[in-house]
Amino acid sequence: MPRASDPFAHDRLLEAAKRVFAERGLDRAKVEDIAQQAGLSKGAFYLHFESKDEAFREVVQGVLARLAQFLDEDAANLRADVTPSPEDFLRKWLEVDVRIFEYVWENRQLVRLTLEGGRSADYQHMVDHFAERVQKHVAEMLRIGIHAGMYRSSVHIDCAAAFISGGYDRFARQLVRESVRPDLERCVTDLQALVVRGVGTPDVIDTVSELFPERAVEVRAHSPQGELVVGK
Amino acid sequence: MPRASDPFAHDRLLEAAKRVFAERGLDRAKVEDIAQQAGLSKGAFYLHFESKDEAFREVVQGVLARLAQFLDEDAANLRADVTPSPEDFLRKWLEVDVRIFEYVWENRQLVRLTLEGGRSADYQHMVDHFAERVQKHVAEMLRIGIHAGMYRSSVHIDCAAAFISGGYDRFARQLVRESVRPDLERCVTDLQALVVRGVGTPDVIDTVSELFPERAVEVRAHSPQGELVVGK
Amino acid sequence: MPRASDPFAHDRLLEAAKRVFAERGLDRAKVEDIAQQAGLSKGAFYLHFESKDEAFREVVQGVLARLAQFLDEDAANLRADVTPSPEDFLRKWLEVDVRIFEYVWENRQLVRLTLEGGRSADYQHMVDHFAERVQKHVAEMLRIGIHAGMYRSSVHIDCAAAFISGGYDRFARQLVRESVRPDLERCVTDLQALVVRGVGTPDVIDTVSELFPERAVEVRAHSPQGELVVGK
Amino acid sequence: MPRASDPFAHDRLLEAAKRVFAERGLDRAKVEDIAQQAGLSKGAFYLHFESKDEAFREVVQGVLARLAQFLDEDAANLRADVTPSPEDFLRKWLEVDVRIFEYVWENRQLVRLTLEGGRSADYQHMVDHFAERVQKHVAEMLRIGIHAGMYRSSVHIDCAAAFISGGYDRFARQLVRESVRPDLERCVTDLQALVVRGVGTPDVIDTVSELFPERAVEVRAHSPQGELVVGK
DNA sequence: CATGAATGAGGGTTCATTCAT
DNA sequence: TATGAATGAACCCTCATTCAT
Repeated sequence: MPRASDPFAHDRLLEAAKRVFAERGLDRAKVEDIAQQAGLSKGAFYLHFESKDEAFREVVQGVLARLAQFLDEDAANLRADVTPSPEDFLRKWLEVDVRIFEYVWENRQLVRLTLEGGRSADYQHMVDHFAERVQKHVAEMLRIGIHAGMYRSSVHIDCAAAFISGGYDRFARQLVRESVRPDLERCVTDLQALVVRGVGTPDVIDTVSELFPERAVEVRAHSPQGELVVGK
Repeated sequence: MPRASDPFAHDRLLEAAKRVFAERGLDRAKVEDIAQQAGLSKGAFYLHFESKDEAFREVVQGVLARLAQFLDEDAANLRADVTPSPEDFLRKWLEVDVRIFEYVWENRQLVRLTLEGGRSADYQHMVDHFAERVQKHVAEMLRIGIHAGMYRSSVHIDCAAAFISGGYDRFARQLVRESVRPDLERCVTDLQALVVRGVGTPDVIDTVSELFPERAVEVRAHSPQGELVVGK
Repeated sequence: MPRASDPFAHDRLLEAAKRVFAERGLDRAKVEDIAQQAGLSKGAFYLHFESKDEAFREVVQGVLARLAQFLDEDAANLRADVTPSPEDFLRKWLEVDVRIFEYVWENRQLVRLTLEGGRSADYQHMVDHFAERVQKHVAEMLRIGIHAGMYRSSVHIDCAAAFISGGYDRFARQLVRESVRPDLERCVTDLQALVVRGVGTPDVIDTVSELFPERAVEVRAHSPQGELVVGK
Repeated sequence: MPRASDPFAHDRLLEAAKRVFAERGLDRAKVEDIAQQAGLSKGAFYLHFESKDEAFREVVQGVLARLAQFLDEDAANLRADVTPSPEDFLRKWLEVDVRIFEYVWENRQLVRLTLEGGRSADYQHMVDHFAERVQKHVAEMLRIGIHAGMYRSSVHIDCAAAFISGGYDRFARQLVRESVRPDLERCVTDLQALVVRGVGTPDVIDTVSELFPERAVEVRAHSPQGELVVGK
């Protein structure tokens, strides 16, 4: 028995797909279950998606696109004010990061699915591709920082970008597995401090150290960890 | 064409299962492939294993059992010498850890499969259960350390155990994804230093600081990372 | 978005159905494609046809009805002039046949579909039924010819009718597969000559042989046949 | 419940596939039905065939391969005796043809399926390919005949080959639709006579005309059957 | 013990048909 | 009338598991 046309069918299917994929992974997710959770029939699923794989891609790419959008906004911010004061620079950066990780936290099931490649064999490349994307963004950010005189010009951009993006990646991977919400602003501030102390000029570090004062001596300490990070 | 009885059939099947599961995850692994890689038939597989799931459990529990065994050996060590000198204590601990992480490195495909729950939906509990096991071990270790006067009695055992076991867990998860072997001894020493400085008495820290001298300033530096760990 | 009522919807759907059925056969034709080619929706299709099968029957029976109509006209012609001169008789016959095979040629995709039973399993009976119809018509024609003294009274009507109708059937089956239009009048004249020589009285054969004189030798020559073959 | 190993399973499946495909065409044939008719399960079908399509190809190519084999034998015959007497030449040819069309008759359901492209859209090319094969064979045969002085050297080989192979094709298409067995030897003799009279030198025609003498008068008599049959 | 053909439940996908709008 | 989203039966194919040999 057919049902009335439903303008939200696609959304409902997508939401159901998110839930089912997040819970069971690509392979164990059944189209039947997705459809049923959306209150529709299996056939209806195929009105809205080419295939189970395509729905999966849509779900995962939705996540990646949202994350990429945050990066774009960040880049736009940086470009809009080419010589920001260090304080402004850090504040904006912090805002973006908090928003990103709030999104990650709110959608942790889905982001976790994404970061784990759908718990299947075929989609790791999506994650890898996004990781590259992040690394390029970080490199760009570093270039801007150097150009603005905030970062040391001796910084090896590619190496530092790998390190920094790897650090954020790992933070995200951990976050999606948490069951209680960490203090994101503080965590992100820590990450930021790490980066700033790692690549900032002494002047800038002096200028901004009050923003994260108790971390003053920590930065260099991290290098042993850092090796592993970079290795990743 | 039956083969001659093969006393190693079980082992060969298990090794093949490890490879296939590690490569494809539980769901995408085919019994056929496992049997073939073992040079046996599907039928033979079922002579040695109840089911694919059971083989998977055996593989994963083999890993977990091996890891647990390291912990048991560690515990036995600690109990054998209830009041070791701090140096001995640290040395033994280091040895155990190096052996553990060497095992993890050597079997990283398999350990990774395990830590990722078989890339399937149904076996996360095994990993969670093992994590509890580790945490209890760490707690026990802390108790011993406090009792021996090496750790501050003000340490909140459960909290610190969560932090420490989480730290090791994360280190392992990262290690299994590396493609070049990190300097395990150094990494483990870092972790140890972190723990000792975190929970040790000032006396002990003074006594042992020469064992990881260049880390002298690092300890506090790690806390930002640490916080995240605890959040886990 | 309903469209304005379309008085030609049925026709458009039928034409689309002809195209789609002719191209893909009954089984592989999709109602969706038919509707789309008609510029209508699937729903509209079901306003005009009970089912896909029914549309198929309508298409095929349209062809068969058209062909039957030719036969009826022929019969009417024959009855209108019960004692025609042999020349008139042959001329009218030829005209009918040319019209028939021109129709067959013009609609060869459709006629081919029909003769091939829709490239499906369930509609051979339609074709068989029509073949019977043709055979009866030929028998009737033979009876008239015999009654008019043009055909030998010794002709075994049923046998000859089977033969003749079979011959035309086969000619049609070949024609619908040609890609260049053969000289239909000539082909049909050949068929006619064949029949006339087969069943005609010596007198009539003498009388009309000038209507297809060159066939006398050509039959053996193979050229008339040849054209069709070569066309293939 | 599994059954005992059956060494004839493949054959039984293939025979069942022949029956089911012949009866219902590729599209309407169900793997389930094939398996059931072979007394096996659906799964067993896939132990022996990649897919339904592949089984269909095997069936059809079996037919085409058998037919091609007849042609090869014929060619071998011709090559073995490069200057046969016309009588021998015709006799051998006749023998081959009779065997071919006996095969066609015995397997008419299957051959019909084949000639009709599986009553599906995708396999016409197989038939077309085989038709080319036949035409080349005929051309080769003509070359030998001309070389042996039996056929007029003015014969346009390609054109005649098209004609002759088309004639045989049409005869086959008709044969597979008959319900009572025609006198194959006679039919084939008719075809042969047609060809010989079409392309033979006057000498040869004189020499061999006694091999099919009664055709001389039959043409006009009831030859219409014959001619059409042959022509087809 | 070992084999591997056989089984059959399971799930992805298609598409004729329905019906609320 | 017209629409097209929705339905659900069908059917292809996979693969874990069984069992006669």
